[in-house]
Amino acid sequence: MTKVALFDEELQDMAAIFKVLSHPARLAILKYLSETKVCISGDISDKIPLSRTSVYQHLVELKKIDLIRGEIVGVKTNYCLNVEKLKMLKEKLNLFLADIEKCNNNCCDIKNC
Amino acid sequence: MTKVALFDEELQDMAAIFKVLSHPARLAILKYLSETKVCISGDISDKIPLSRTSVYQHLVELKKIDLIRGEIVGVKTNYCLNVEKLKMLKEKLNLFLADIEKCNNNCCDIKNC
DNA sequence: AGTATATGTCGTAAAATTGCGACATAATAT
DNA sequence: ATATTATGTCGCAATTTTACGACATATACT
Repeated sequence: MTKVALFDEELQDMAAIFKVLSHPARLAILKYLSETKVCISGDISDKIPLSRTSVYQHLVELKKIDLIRGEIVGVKTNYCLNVEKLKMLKEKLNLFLADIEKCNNNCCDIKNC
Repeated sequence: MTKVALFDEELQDMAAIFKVLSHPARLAILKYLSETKVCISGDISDKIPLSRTSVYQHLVELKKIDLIRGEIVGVKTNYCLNVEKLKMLKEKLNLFLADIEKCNNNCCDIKNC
């Protein structure tokens, strides 16, 4: 039923990135990983108001676009940010939004149009 | 069932912005509005592979966060970007992501961690 | 070997999003 | 006044997302 596939790949691509970032739990995970000095394993679940399973699913979403990585160490898994990827995404979003910003509309009486 | 409300307001806020940007139709609308010299009304529907009603719903989403505005002129409505708002959002996203970028993790053997 | 702990996988219910047709409204044209 | 055109509103079906419990697996510990 979704018609997402009918749009330009660029738009699909950008939208997919925004989508991963569109849930507070995933943002909370990113923030937590950026704040802990060490790449803490799944006790992320303790820091977030969701069950372990739910947190795990969000981790999977973040891993899908390589925003985080997990290194298995014994029984535990150390998750950590892929800062390089994060920077790349930020740049990508910036370029995209900057491009839209170059608006030369002029018909509305709205101040900033 | 959603537990979104349990997260920090800042995170909810950021996630909500990302969510609006997480559908290619909405990005296509923004792009189209930025490209047309004039703020074209609802014939946006012709430029997008969705029914008029569906496009309208996406317009509503964009209006909710004041990213676009509609000026009624007779029977028509001229939609246009709120460039000022777009710039503000971009800045906001940037600050948020930049903050996360300041990662000082050091446990993983992953290069960019 | 047997147990405990940490992850990962699956199925499923609840909720939200997407997409659209049918109808309502409101301004213009004849 | 009536017809036309452009928007806006509602309700509904299909799909996707969210959230979690139950079970599987795999490593360490005694």
